[in-house]
Amino acid sequence: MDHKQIEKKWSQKWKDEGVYQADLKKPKKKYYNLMMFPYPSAEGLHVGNMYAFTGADVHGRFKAMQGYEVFEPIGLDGFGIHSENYAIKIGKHPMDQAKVSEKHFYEQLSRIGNRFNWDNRLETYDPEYYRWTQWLFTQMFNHGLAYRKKAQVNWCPSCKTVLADEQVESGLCERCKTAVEKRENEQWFFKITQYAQRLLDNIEKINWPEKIKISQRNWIGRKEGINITYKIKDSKETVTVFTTRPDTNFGATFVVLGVEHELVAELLNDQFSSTNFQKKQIKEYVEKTLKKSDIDRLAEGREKTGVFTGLDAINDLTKKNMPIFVTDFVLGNVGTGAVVGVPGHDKRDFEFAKEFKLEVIRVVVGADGDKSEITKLEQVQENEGKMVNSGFLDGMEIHEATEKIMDYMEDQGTGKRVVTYRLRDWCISRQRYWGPPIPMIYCEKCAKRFTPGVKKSPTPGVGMAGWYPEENLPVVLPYLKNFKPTDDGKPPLERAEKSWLFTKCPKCKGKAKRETDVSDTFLDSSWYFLRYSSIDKVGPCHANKVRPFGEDLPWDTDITNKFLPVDAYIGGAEHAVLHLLYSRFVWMALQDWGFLDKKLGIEPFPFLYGHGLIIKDGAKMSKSKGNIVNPDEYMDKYGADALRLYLMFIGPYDQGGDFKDTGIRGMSRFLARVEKLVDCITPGVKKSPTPGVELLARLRHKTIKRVTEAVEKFKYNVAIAAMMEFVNGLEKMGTDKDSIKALILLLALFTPYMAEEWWSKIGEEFSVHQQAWP
RNA sequence: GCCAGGAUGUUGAAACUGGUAGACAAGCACGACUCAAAAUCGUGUGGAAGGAAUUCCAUGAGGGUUCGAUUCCCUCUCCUGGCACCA
Repeated sequence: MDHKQIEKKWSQKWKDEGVYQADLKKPKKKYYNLMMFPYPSAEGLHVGNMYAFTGADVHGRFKAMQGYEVFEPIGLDGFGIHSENYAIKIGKHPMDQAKVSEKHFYEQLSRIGNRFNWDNRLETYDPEYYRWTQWLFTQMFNHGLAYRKKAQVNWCPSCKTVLADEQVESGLCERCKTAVEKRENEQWFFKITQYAQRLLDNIEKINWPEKIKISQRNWIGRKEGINITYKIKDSKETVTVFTTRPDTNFGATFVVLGVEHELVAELLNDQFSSTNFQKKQIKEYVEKTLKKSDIDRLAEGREKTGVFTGLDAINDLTKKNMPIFVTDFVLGNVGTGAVVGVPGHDKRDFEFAKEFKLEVIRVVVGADGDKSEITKLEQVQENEGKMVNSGFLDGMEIHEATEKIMDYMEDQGTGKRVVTYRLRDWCISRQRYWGPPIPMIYCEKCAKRFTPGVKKSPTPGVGMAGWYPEENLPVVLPYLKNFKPTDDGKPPLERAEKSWLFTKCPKCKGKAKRETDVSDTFLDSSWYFLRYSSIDKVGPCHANKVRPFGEDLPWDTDITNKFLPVDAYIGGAEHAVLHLLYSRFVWMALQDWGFLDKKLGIEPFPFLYGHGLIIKDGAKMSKSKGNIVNPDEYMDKYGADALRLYLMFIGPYDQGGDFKDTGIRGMSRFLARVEKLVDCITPGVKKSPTPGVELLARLRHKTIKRVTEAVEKFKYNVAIAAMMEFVNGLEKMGTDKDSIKALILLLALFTPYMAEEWWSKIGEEFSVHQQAWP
């Protein structure tokens, strides 16, 4: 039999007998072995996906042989821009294309030989799944974590969609590399910032790669500092700035506002006595800046521009006037949107001061001992040092001075210690077609009746004027003939049939309109691991109620309490700040609402393993580069086992590597040699020579030990090398049945098909998947 | 600019808490089998010198600790990834 027949025979048998189907009701020792599900376009899996899944499966098989009830589900993250764009490209409707893709993907996935729990698969575009994604949205709303606001958002003119901050890479769309523009739009947001501190604190308590933990810490970006409020000269108004370096405040000589700052709007509204000329200048500058995309700003480099407002802030420490400017280098959504300029000790401030001929005062002397006036950029001193020209702070180290001045400012009432985060709220809205409709209904009548302050809601956001969650889920995504996005950025669902677009208001029963945005794909994937173990075990849902614990949830509480959290989550490190942060947030929220038992632990993925990336010719595999390697042809030629073995042999699993197909023949050769050894002891076949039994046993035990240690550390390449040495030894010394049995069991992690075949060949009755680790 | 990770033969790589560097493969060369080729099997394979045993030099560069360093410490170079006008 050739490998194709063998693969067919065993995968059929595994499926028919459900041998890998975990007992979810009464697990002995459970092990939830999860791999990040693929985000497919119709081109199918590439070798990189196969690498990821194989490595994760080796881990699962190892745990299973150690006696765990391993649950290893798979599904498709099929909603989203990726699939939609592909459908547009090939001129098909995403809903039709999804069925084609699904079939192809599952075929490929079943070929690679993983011990998947096929009965528990899910697809995010299945209404049975996304009804619960929508439910999650309504719960966010009901608990005050979803809100809508007009916001400046990142707009990709090529994908014609809004992007989350996380999806913008230095001003470019992460998907198509087009320069991202800014647009004002009404958007739905989730208050992930409310969880910033917990998301940060819990990082210390999880077993994740240091690299990913650091990314998350940086992304959350906690900063301790102080908000300083300055009086504005000849006015009752004040301006508040955020700074982490109040120690240098004796050297503060100006204040800069971002263009979004409220003071700027007030200036233009004649609330100050600025001249008309100034107002005109400010207006022009603000308009010009708002039009600029991030990439324009980056292209301009550090060139500082701005406009004087005609106002002065008063530095309480020095009693000096600090002119207030509007500038584009201050970001509206960082800190208070206003910054105090200390040109001697901040490079940007120095550049700005030079441009506008503002005073530069040295207040810190650093390690180089330079006490002279600061006239060059290189002299700007941003590091450790001792205070000078700073009144009561003189002579102190900067850290001591920071504490002292903060105490002082709080005493004086001019400052207040604050903690800020870089993390922003999660923008959920997408003006696209291929996603779950956001299950909200807007009633104009109710909105008009709503008087702010009268109907006080327990949590902010709840009771937003006129908005109600849909009561009966799912809100099924209608089949739109023309689903394509347009340049005006209007959601495609605006073009849906009136019967879909308009519905009854849940409150006043009047005519109301549906939300036409769909949700971000990352919402689909933020909770899927909770769904797998409960597929087909839960009933319909109604969204507009906060349900008592355990009733009508997206999951079966019993099973979930037994199988969650995820014991090993295996995936690519590229999801370090997107998916992996959102999932943690959703888990925490669900626990806070009482939907998830506290005993499941504070994190969904206590252990995360980040595998490496398979590249081709030094570059990431991508359609645009045309360097996709399709695993099918290799599986056809050498068999799934040989490919699995080869991929795992390239290097340590966390390292990835460059795919070259020369090495794969070596794996075929190796498998053929094992086959020969197996034949030596197959009943009825020629007798093997009699080897030194003791010597063999020693070699065997050494090999088992080496393989075990290597597999535990995910060093699959070393494990395979050890098995190869073992085979070399057996060929030289001759072999016995115990050694062959051990070899097959070790190999079963990597070559599940051949292992089954050999196991039956040597006359063992039970199949390999039931055997214990040797 | 900041943070993290890395650099070992022709190539992928190995080396446990400091102890024979290069396991295991790939490639290449030669040989066996064959009319021939493929496949398979055998031998060799870091560099230099030598017929050989052997000797010297080699883990990005330089320095240090040590009886002994790929491994620990310092400086530098180059790659790879993340963040970036973040106050």
